Amino acid sequence: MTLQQIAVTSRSSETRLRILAATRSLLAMKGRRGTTTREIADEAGVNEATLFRQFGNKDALIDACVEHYCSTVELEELLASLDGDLERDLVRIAAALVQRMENVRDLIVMSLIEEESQGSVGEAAWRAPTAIKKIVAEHMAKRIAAGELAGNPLFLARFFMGMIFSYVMGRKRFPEEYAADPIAVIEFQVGMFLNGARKR
Amino acid sequence: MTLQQIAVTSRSSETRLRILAATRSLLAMKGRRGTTTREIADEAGVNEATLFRQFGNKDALIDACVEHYCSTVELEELLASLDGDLERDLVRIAAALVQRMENVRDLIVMSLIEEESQGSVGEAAWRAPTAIKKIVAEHMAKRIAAGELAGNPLFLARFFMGMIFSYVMGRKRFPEEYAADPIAVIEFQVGMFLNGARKR
DNA sequence: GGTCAGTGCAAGTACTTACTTGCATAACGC
DNA sequence: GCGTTATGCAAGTAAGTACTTGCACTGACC
Repeated sequence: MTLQQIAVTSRSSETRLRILAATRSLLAMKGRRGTTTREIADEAGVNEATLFRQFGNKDALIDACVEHYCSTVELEELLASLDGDLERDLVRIAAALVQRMENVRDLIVMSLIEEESQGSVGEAAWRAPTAIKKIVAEHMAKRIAAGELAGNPLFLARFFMGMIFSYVMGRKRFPEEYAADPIAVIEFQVGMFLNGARKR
Repeated sequence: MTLQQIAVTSRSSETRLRILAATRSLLAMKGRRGTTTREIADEAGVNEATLFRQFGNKDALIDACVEHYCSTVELEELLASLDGDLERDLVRIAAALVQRMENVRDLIVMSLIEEESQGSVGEAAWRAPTAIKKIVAEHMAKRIAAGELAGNPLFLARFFMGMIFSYVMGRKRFPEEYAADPIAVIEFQVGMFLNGARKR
Protein backbone atom coordinates (compact mmCIF):
# COMPACT_ATOMS: atom_id res chain seq x y z
CA MET A 1 0.00 0.00 0.00
CA THR A 2 1.50 3.28 -1.11
CA LEU A 3 1.41 6.49 0.86
CA GLN A 4 -1.05 7.81 -1.65
CA GLN A 5 -3.37 4.94 -1.05
CA ILE A 6 -3.20 5.50 2.65
CA ALA A 7 -4.18 9.14 2.29
CA VAL A 8 -6.94 8.27 -0.12
CA THR A 9 -8.22 5.59 2.18
CA SER A 10 -8.39 8.06 5.03
CA ARG A 11 -10.45 10.43 2.91
CA SER A 12 -12.82 7.69 1.88
CA SER A 13 -13.02 6.27 5.36
CA GLU A 14 -14.29 9.61 6.60
CA THR A 15 -17.15 9.56 4.14
CA ARG A 16 -17.81 5.98 5.13
CA LEU A 17 -18.24 7.10 8.69
CA ARG A 18 -20.65 9.84 7.68
CA ILE A 19 -22.66 7.36 5.66
CA LEU A 20 -22.73 4.88 8.51
CA ALA A 21 -23.94 7.53 10.93
CA ALA A 22 -26.69 8.63 8.57
CA THR A 23 -27.72 5.05 7.98
CA ARG A 24 -27.93 4.42 11.65
CA SER A 25 -30.12 7.36 12.49
CA LEU A 26 -32.49 6.77 9.60
CA LEU A 27 -32.63 3.07 10.34
CA ALA A 28 -33.72 3.85 13.84
CA MET A 29 -36.53 6.08 12.63
CA LYS A 30 -37.84 4.22 9.65
CA GLY A 31 -36.59 0.69 9.76
CA ARG A 32 -34.74 -1.23 7.12
CA ARG A 33 -37.29 -1.00 4.36
CA GLY A 34 -38.49 2.46 5.18
CA THR A 35 -35.03 3.91 4.80
CA THR A 36 -34.07 4.80 1.24
CA THR A 37 -30.55 5.04 -0.07
CA ARG A 38 -31.28 8.52 -1.34
CA GLU A 39 -32.25 9.68 2.13
CA ILE A 40 -29.12 8.19 3.58
CA ALA A 41 -26.99 9.94 0.99
CA ASP A 42 -28.70 13.26 1.63
CA GLU A 43 -28.40 12.93 5.38
CA ALA A 44 -24.72 12.10 5.01
CA GLY A 45 -24.19 15.00 2.61
CA VAL A 46 -22.91 12.59 0.02
CA ASN A 47 -23.92 11.59 -3.47
CA GLU A 48 -25.99 8.46 -3.74
CA ALA A 49 -23.52 6.95 -6.19
CA THR A 50 -20.75 7.31 -3.63
CA LEU A 51 -22.76 5.27 -1.22
CA PHE A 52 -23.02 2.38 -3.64
CA ARG A 53 -19.38 2.68 -4.67
CA GLN A 54 -18.38 2.40 -1.03
CA PHE A 55 -20.64 -0.36 0.15
CA GLY A 56 -21.85 -2.16 -2.95
CA ASN A 57 -25.53 -2.40 -2.08
CA LYS A 58 -28.02 -1.45 0.56
CA ASP A 59 -27.87 -4.72 2.48
CA ALA A 60 -24.12 -4.60 2.74
CA LEU A 61 -24.35 -1.03 3.93
CA ILE A 62 -26.77 -1.93 6.67
CA ASP A 63 -24.67 -4.89 7.70
CA ALA A 64 -21.61 -2.66 7.87
CA CYS A 65 -23.58 -0.14 9.89
CA VAL A 66 -24.74 -2.68 12.41
CA GLU A 67 -21.30 -4.19 12.76
CA HIS A 68 -19.76 -0.78 13.18
CA TYR A 69 -22.02 0.23 16.02
CA CYS A 70 -22.07 -3.12 17.76
CA SER A 71 -18.36 -3.66 17.96
CA THR A 72 -17.37 -5.69 20.97
CA VAL A 73 -17.13 -3.56 24.02
CA GLU A 74 -14.20 -3.54 26.35
CA LEU A 75 -15.63 -4.54 29.67
CA GLU A 76 -12.39 -4.74 31.60
CA GLU A 77 -12.90 -1.30 33.07
CA LEU A 78 -16.31 -2.32 34.29
CA LEU A 79 -14.96 -5.42 35.95
CA ALA A 80 -12.08 -3.40 37.39
CA SER A 81 -14.47 -0.89 38.93
CA LEU A 82 -16.23 -3.50 41.03
CA ASP A 83 -15.06 -3.41 44.62
CA GLY A 84 -16.98 -6.15 46.34
CA ASP A 85 -19.74 -4.10 47.89
CA LEU A 86 -22.83 -5.88 46.62
CA GLU A 87 -25.10 -2.92 46.11
CA ARG A 88 -22.44 -0.58 44.74
CA ASP A 89 -21.28 -3.23 42.31
CA LEU A 90 -24.77 -3.87 41.04
CA VAL A 91 -25.40 -0.17 40.54
CA ARG A 92 -22.22 0.05 38.51
CA ILE A 93 -23.14 -2.94 36.41
CA ALA A 94 -26.64 -1.58 35.90
CA ALA A 95 -25.29 1.79 34.84
CA ALA A 96 -22.99 0.13 32.32
CA LEU A 97 -25.86 -1.95 31.04
CA VAL A 98 -28.11 1.09 30.64
CA GLN A 99 -25.40 2.92 28.74
CA ARG A 100 -24.60 0.11 26.32
CA MET A 101 -28.23 -0.73 25.75
CA GLU A 102 -29.08 2.87 24.98
CA ASN A 103 -26.21 2.97 22.51
CA VAL A 104 -27.82 0.24 20.48
CA ARG A 105 -31.39 0.72 21.57
CA ASP A 106 -32.77 1.24 18.10
CA LEU A 107 -30.97 -1.81 16.84
CA ILE A 108 -32.33 -3.82 19.74
CA VAL A 109 -35.83 -2.76 18.83
CA MET A 110 -35.18 -3.76 15.24
CA SER A 111 -33.96 -7.11 16.43
CA LEU A 112 -37.38 -7.67 17.98
CA ILE A 113 -39.08 -7.47 14.61
CA GLU A 114 -39.47 -10.91 13.20
CA GLU A 115 -37.97 -10.18 9.82
CA GLU A 116 -34.85 -8.55 11.23
CA SER A 117 -34.17 -11.03 13.96
CA GLN A 118 -32.77 -13.46 11.43
CA GLY A 119 -30.47 -10.90 9.83
CA SER A 120 -27.30 -9.31 11.04
CA VAL A 121 -29.11 -6.95 13.38
CA GLY A 122 -30.56 -9.74 15.46
CA GLU A 123 -27.27 -11.05 16.71
CA ALA A 124 -25.13 -7.93 16.76
CA ALA A 125 -27.49 -5.71 18.71
CA TRP A 126 -27.41 -8.03 21.69
CA ARG A 127 -23.66 -8.52 21.77
CA ALA A 128 -22.80 -6.00 24.44
CA PRO A 129 -25.86 -6.68 26.60
CA THR A 130 -25.32 -10.44 26.58
CA ALA A 131 -21.66 -9.97 27.43
CA ILE A 132 -22.69 -7.94 30.44
CA LYS A 133 -25.39 -10.45 31.28
CA LYS A 134 -22.71 -13.10 31.51
CA ILE A 135 -20.79 -10.93 33.94
CA VAL A 136 -23.95 -10.46 35.97
CA ALA A 137 -24.61 -14.18 36.09
CA GLU A 138 -21.10 -14.88 37.32
CA HIS A 139 -21.44 -12.16 39.90
CA MET A 140 -24.73 -13.63 41.07
CA ALA A 141 -23.25 -17.09 41.32
CA LYS A 142 -20.49 -15.79 43.59
CA ARG A 143 -22.92 -13.94 45.80
CA ILE A 144 -25.17 -16.94 46.04
CA ALA A 145 -22.22 -19.09 46.98
CA ALA A 146 -21.32 -16.51 49.61
CA GLY A 147 -24.82 -16.79 51.03
CA GLU A 148 -25.74 -13.19 50.31
CA LEU A 149 -28.31 -13.92 47.63
CA ALA A 150 -30.73 -16.76 47.03
CA GLY A 151 -31.94 -18.34 43.83
CA ASN A 152 -30.74 -19.41 40.43
CA PRO A 153 -27.93 -17.19 39.10
CA LEU A 154 -29.23 -17.38 35.54
CA PHE A 155 -32.74 -16.44 36.53
CA LEU A 156 -31.45 -13.58 38.58
CA ALA A 157 -29.26 -12.35 35.73
CA ARG A 158 -32.21 -12.51 33.37
CA PHE A 159 -34.37 -10.65 35.78
CA PHE A 160 -31.71 -8.02 36.25
CA MET A 161 -31.23 -7.61 32.55
CA GLY A 162 -34.97 -7.43 31.92
CA MET A 163 -35.29 -4.74 34.52
CA ILE A 164 -32.74 -2.59 32.72
CA PHE A 165 -34.17 -3.47 29.34
CA SER A 166 -37.63 -2.32 30.25
CA TYR A 167 -36.21 0.85 31.73
CA VAL A 168 -34.29 1.68 28.55
CA MET A 169 -37.32 1.00 26.40
CA GLY A 170 -39.64 2.84 28.74
CA ARG A 171 -37.45 5.90 28.59
CA LYS A 172 -37.71 5.87 24.85
CA ARG A 173 -41.43 5.29 24.57
CA PHE A 174 -42.63 7.28 27.57
CA PRO A 175 -40.03 9.98 28.13
CA GLU A 176 -42.37 12.07 30.26
CA GLU A 177 -42.86 9.20 32.71
CA TYR A 178 -39.18 8.48 32.95
CA ALA A 179 -38.03 12.06 33.27
CA ALA A 180 -36.49 11.39 36.68
CA ASP A 181 -32.76 11.28 37.26
CA PRO A 182 -31.46 8.05 35.70
CA ILE A 183 -29.12 7.39 38.59
CA ALA A 184 -31.99 7.55 41.03
CA VAL A 185 -34.03 5.15 38.92
CA ILE A 186 -31.13 2.75 38.63
CA GLU A 187 -30.63 2.84 42.37
CA PHE A 188 -34.32 2.24 42.95
CA GLN A 189 -34.31 -0.71 40.59
CA VAL A 190 -31.18 -2.22 42.07
CA GLY A 191 -32.69 -1.75 45.50
CA MET A 192 -35.82 -3.60 44.48
CA PHE A 193 -33.75 -6.33 42.93
CA LEU A 194 -31.51 -6.70 45.93
CA ASN A 195 -34.36 -6.84 48.39
CA GLY A 196 -36.05 -9.32 46.15
CA ALA A 197 -33.06 -11.62 45.83
CA ARG A 198 -31.40 -11.18 49.20
CA LYS A 199 -31.30 -14.21 51.36
CA ARG A 200 -33.49 -13.81 54.38
CA MET B 1 -80.91 -1.11 5.47
CA THR B 2 -82.62 -3.94 3.60
CA LEU B 3 -82.35 -7.58 4.51
CA GLN B 4 -80.24 -8.07 1.43
CA GLN B 5 -77.79 -5.47 2.59
CA ILE B 6 -77.48 -7.16 5.94
CA ALA B 7 -76.62 -10.47 4.33
CA VAL B 8 -74.17 -8.82 1.98
CA THR B 9 -72.57 -7.03 4.83
CA SER B 10 -72.03 -10.28 6.66
CA ARG B 11 -70.34 -11.75 3.62
CA SER B 12 -68.10 -8.75 3.20
CA SER B 13 -67.38 -8.55 6.90
CA GLU B 14 -66.00 -12.06 6.76
CA THR B 15 -63.53 -11.09 4.05
CA ARG B 16 -62.68 -8.00 6.06
CA LEU B 17 -61.73 -10.22 8.95
CA ARG B 18 -59.53 -12.37 6.76
CA ILE B 19 -57.81 -9.29 5.40
CA LEU B 20 -57.30 -7.88 8.87
CA ALA B 21 -55.77 -11.11 10.08
CA ALA B 22 -53.43 -11.27 7.13
CA THR B 23 -52.45 -7.65 7.60
CA ARG B 24 -51.67 -8.24 11.21
CA SER B 25 -49.43 -11.21 10.71
CA LEU B 26 -47.51 -9.60 7.87
CA LEU B 27 -47.23 -6.34 9.76
CA ALA B 28 -45.61 -8.18 12.62
CA MET B 29 -43.07 -9.78 10.34
CA LYS B 30 -42.19 -7.00 7.98
CA GLY B 31 -43.38 -3.74 9.43
CA ARG B 32 -45.58 -1.15 7.84
CA ARG B 33 -43.47 -0.37 4.82
CA GLY B 34 -42.21 -3.86 4.31
CA THR B 35 -45.70 -5.25 3.97
CA THR B 36 -47.18 -4.98 0.50
CA THR B 37 -50.85 -4.92 -0.31
CA ARG B 38 -50.35 -7.75 -2.74
CA GLU B 39 -48.88 -9.95 -0.03
CA ILE B 40 -51.74 -9.14 2.26
CA ALA B 41 -54.25 -10.02 -0.44
CA ASP B 42 -52.48 -13.31 -1.18
CA GLU B 43 -52.23 -14.22 2.49
CA ALA B 44 -55.92 -13.47 2.93
CA GLY B 45 -56.83 -15.44 -0.17
CA VAL B 46 -58.47 -12.38 -1.62
CA ASN B 47 -57.97 -10.27 -4.70
CA GLU B 48 -55.94 -7.15 -4.23
CA ALA B 49 -58.73 -5.01 -5.66
CA THR B 50 -61.09 -6.28 -2.98
CA LEU B 51 -58.73 -5.06 -0.35
CA PHE B 52 -58.81 -1.53 -1.72
CA ARG B 53 -62.55 -1.62 -2.24
CA GLN B 54 -63.00 -2.59 1.38
CA PHE B 55 -60.54 -0.28 3.07
CA GLY B 56 -59.81 2.48 0.58
CA ASN B 57 -56.06 2.56 0.95
CA LYS B 58 -53.22 0.91 2.77
CA ASP B 59 -53.02 3.36 5.64
CA ALA B 60 -56.71 3.04 6.40
CA LEU B 61 -56.33 -0.73 6.30
CA ILE B 62 -53.51 -0.67 8.81
CA ASP B 63 -55.41 1.72 11.04
CA ALA B 64 -58.42 -0.56 10.91
CA CYS B 65 -56.20 -3.54 11.68
CA VAL B 66 -54.63 -1.91 14.71
CA GLU B 67 -57.96 -0.72 16.02
CA HIS B 68 -59.47 -4.14 15.51
CA TYR B 69 -56.83 -5.92 17.51
CA CYS B 70 -56.46 -3.31 20.22
CA SER B 71 -60.09 -2.97 21.13
CA THR B 72 -60.59 -2.01 24.73
CA VAL B 73 -60.42 -4.97 26.99
CA GLU B 74 -62.97 -5.84 29.59
CA LEU B 75 -61.06 -5.92 32.84
CA GLU B 76 -63.97 -6.43 35.20
CA GLU B 77 -63.34 -10.13 35.40
CA LEU B 78 -59.74 -9.46 36.35
CA LEU B 79 -60.78 -7.10 39.11
CA ALA B 80 -63.44 -9.55 40.23
CA SER B 81 -60.92 -12.36 40.49
CA LEU B 82 -58.81 -10.52 43.05
CA ASP B 83 -59.43 -11.79 46.55
CA GLY B 84 -57.24 -9.70 48.78
CA ASP B 85 -54.32 -12.08 49.14
CA LEU B 86 -51.41 -9.91 48.09
CA GLU B 87 -49.30 -12.50 46.31
CA ARG B 88 -52.19 -14.32 44.67
CA ASP B 89 -53.64 -11.06 43.42
CA LEU B 90 -50.35 -9.97 41.92
CA VAL B 91 -49.90 -13.29 40.17
CA ARG B 92 -53.35 -12.94 38.66
CA ILE B 93 -52.68 -9.41 37.53
CA ALA B 94 -49.32 -10.44 36.11
CA ALA B 95 -50.90 -13.31 34.23
CA ALA B 96 -53.49 -10.99 32.73
CA LEU B 97 -50.78 -8.55 31.78
CA VAL B 98 -48.72 -11.25 30.11
CA GLN B 99 -51.70 -12.43 28.15
CA ARG B 100 -52.78 -9.00 26.90
CA MET B 101 -49.25 -7.95 26.09
CA GLU B 102 -48.61 -11.08 24.10
CA ASN B 103 -51.81 -10.46 22.18
CA VAL B 104 -50.44 -7.19 20.91
CA ARG B 105 -46.76 -7.90 21.25
CA ASP B 106 -45.91 -7.23 17.63
CA LEU B 107 -47.81 -3.98 17.71
CA ILE B 108 -46.00 -2.98 20.88
CA VAL B 109 -42.69 -3.59 19.18
CA MET B 110 -43.82 -1.51 16.24
CA SER B 111 -44.79 1.27 18.62
CA LEU B 112 -41.17 1.37 19.77
CA ILE B 113 -39.99 2.35 16.31
CA GLU B 114 -39.76 6.08 16.07
CA GLU B 115 -41.73 6.41 12.88
CA GLU B 116 -44.64 4.33 14.10
CA SER B 117 -44.88 5.78 17.56
CA GLN B 118 -46.62 8.86 16.17
CA GLY B 119 -49.14 6.86 14.18
CA SER B 120 -52.16 4.90 15.23
CA VAL B 121 -50.06 1.96 16.40
CA GLY B 122 -48.28 3.98 19.04
CA GLU B 123 -51.32 4.71 21.11
CA ALA B 124 -53.48 1.68 20.43
CA ALA B 125 -50.90 -0.98 21.21
CA TRP B 126 -50.49 0.24 24.77
CA ARG B 127 -54.18 0.59 25.54
CA ALA B 128 -54.70 -2.68 27.35
CA PRO B 129 -51.34 -2.65 29.15
CA THR B 130 -51.79 0.90 30.43
CA ALA B 131 -55.29 0.10 31.59
CA ILE B 132 -53.87 -2.76 33.62
CA LYS B 133 -51.04 -0.60 34.81
CA LYS B 134 -53.58 1.78 36.28
CA ILE B 135 -55.17 -1.11 38.14
CA VAL B 136 -51.78 -2.13 39.42
CA ALA B 137 -51.00 1.38 40.63
CA GLU B 138 -54.29 1.55 42.55
CA HIS B 139 -53.64 -1.86 44.02
CA MET B 140 -50.19 -0.76 45.11
CA ALA B 141 -51.54 2.41 46.68
CA LYS B 142 -53.96 0.37 48.77
CA ARG B 143 -51.27 -2.02 49.91
CA ILE B 144 -48.94 0.80 50.77
CA ALA B 145 -51.67 2.47 52.77
CA ALA B 146 -52.25 -0.84 54.52
CA GLY B 147 -48.57 -0.94 55.44
CA GLU B 148 -47.82 -4.10 53.48
CA LEU B 149 -45.67 -2.49 50.82
CA ALA B 150 -43.29 0.44 50.82
CA GLY B 151 -42.52 3.01 48.16
CA ASN B 152 -44.19 5.07 45.50
CA PRO B 153 -47.22 3.32 43.96
CA LEU B 154 -46.44 4.69 40.51
CA PHE B 155 -42.84 3.56 40.62
CA LEU B 156 -43.90 0.15 41.80
CA ALA B 157 -46.50 -0.13 39.07
CA ARG B 158 -43.93 0.85 36.47
CA PHE B 159 -41.48 -1.64 37.81
CA PHE B 160 -44.10 -4.35 37.80
CA MET B 161 -45.13 -3.56 34.27
CA GLY B 162 -41.53 -3.41 33.08
CA MET B 163 -40.91 -6.81 34.60
CA ILE B 164 -43.73 -8.30 32.59
CA PHE B 165 -42.81 -6.36 29.50
CA SER B 166 -39.27 -7.66 29.48
CA TYR B 167 -40.53 -11.18 30.04
CA VAL B 168 -42.91 -10.99 27.09
CA MET B 169 -40.21 -9.56 24.84
CA GLY B 170 -37.62 -12.00 26.10
CA ARG B 171 -39.88 -14.90 25.31
CA LYS B 172 -40.16 -13.69 21.78
CA ARG B 173 -36.51 -12.94 21.16
CA PHE B 174 -34.92 -15.77 23.16
CA PRO B 175 -37.49 -18.56 23.18
CA GLU B 176 -34.93 -21.16 24.17
CA GLU B 177 -34.02 -19.22 27.32
CA TYR B 178 -37.61 -18.71 28.30
CA ALA B 179 -38.78 -22.22 27.61
CA ALA B 180 -39.80 -22.72 31.23
CA ASP B 181 -43.40 -22.89 32.37
CA PRO B 182 -44.83 -19.37 32.12
CA ILE B 183 -46.71 -19.73 35.37
CA ALA B 184 -43.51 -20.59 37.18
CA VAL B 185 -41.75 -17.60 35.69
CA ILE B 186 -44.59 -15.29 36.62
CA GLU B 187 -44.54 -16.60 40.16
CA PHE B 188 -40.79 -16.13 40.34
CA GLN B 189 -41.08 -12.58 39.09
CA VAL B 190 -43.91 -11.71 41.42
CA GLY B 191 -41.95 -13.23 44.26
CA MET B 192 -38.94 -11.07 43.45
CA PHE B 193 -41.15 -8.04 43.18
CA LEU B 194 -42.92 -8.72 46.43
CA ASN B 195 -39.75 -9.31 48.38
CA GLY B 196 -38.35 -6.18 46.84
CA ALA B 197 -41.28 -3.98 47.71
CA ARG B 198 -42.45 -5.52 50.96
CA LYS B 199 -42.13 -3.32 53.96
CA ARG B 200 -39.53 -4.54 56.36
C1' DG C 1 -86.32 -14.75 -13.15
C1' DG C 2 -84.39 -10.16 -12.20
C1' DT C 3 -81.58 -7.10 -9.25
C1' DC C 4 -77.68 -5.84 -6.98
C1' DA C 5 -73.74 -5.77 -3.85
C1' DG C 6 -69.33 -8.13 -3.38
C1' DT C 7 -65.77 -10.40 -5.49
C1' DG C 8 -62.28 -12.25 -9.02
C1' DC C 9 -59.49 -11.23 -12.94
C1' DA C 10 -56.40 -8.79 -15.95
C1' DA C 11 -54.52 -4.90 -17.56
C1' DG C 12 -52.82 -0.56 -16.75
C1' DT C 13 -50.99 4.02 -14.53
C1' DA C 14 -48.08 6.78 -11.90
C1' DC C 15 -44.63 6.78 -8.70
C1' DT C 16 -40.80 5.20 -5.97
C1' DT C 17 -36.47 2.96 -5.34
C1' DA C 18 -32.22 0.21 -5.71
C1' DC C 19 -28.60 0.42 -8.55
C1' DT C 20 -25.66 1.82 -12.85
C1' DT C 21 -22.94 4.56 -15.89
C1' DG C 22 -20.25 8.01 -18.26
C1' DC C 23 -18.03 12.18 -17.50
C1' DA C 24 -16.12 16.17 -15.14
C1' DT C 25 -13.64 17.58 -11.10
C1' DA C 26 -11.07 17.83 -6.94
C1' DA C 27 -7.51 15.97 -3.79
C1' DC C 28 -3.36 13.87 -3.20
C1' DG C 29 1.42 12.01 -3.85
C1' DC C 30 5.19 11.97 -7.12
C1' DG D 1 2.50 18.84 -14.49
C1' DC D 2 0.85 13.83 -14.09
C1' DG D 3 -1.47 9.80 -12.75
C1' DT D 4 -4.47 7.81 -9.48
C1' DT D 5 -8.43 7.68 -6.70
C1' DA D 6 -12.69 9.30 -4.52
C1' DT D 7 -16.32 12.01 -5.33
C1' DG D 8 -20.20 14.89 -7.58
C1' DC D 9 -23.56 15.20 -11.16
C1' DA D 10 -27.11 13.84 -14.26
C1' DA D 11 -29.38 10.68 -16.71
C1' DG D 12 -31.16 6.29 -17.05
C1' DT D 13 -32.84 1.29 -16.17
C1' DA D 14 -35.46 -2.31 -14.19
C1' DA D 15 -38.25 -3.72 -10.80
C1' DG D 16 -41.62 -3.11 -7.34
C1' DT D 17 -45.76 -1.05 -5.40
C1' DA D 18 -50.05 1.57 -4.32
C1' DC D 19 -54.03 2.13 -6.46
C1' DT D 20 -57.59 2.10 -10.53
C1' DT D 21 -60.76 0.35 -13.85
C1' DG D 22 -63.79 -2.24 -16.76
C1' DC D 23 -65.91 -6.64 -17.13
C1' DA D 24 -67.69 -11.00 -15.93
C1' DC D 25 -69.44 -13.92 -12.29
C1' DT D 26 -71.76 -15.48 -8.12
C1' DG D 27 -75.04 -15.79 -4.68
C1' DA D 28 -78.47 -13.85 -1.72
C1' DC D 29 -82.75 -11.59 -1.81
C1' DC D 30 -87.13 -9.87 -4.04
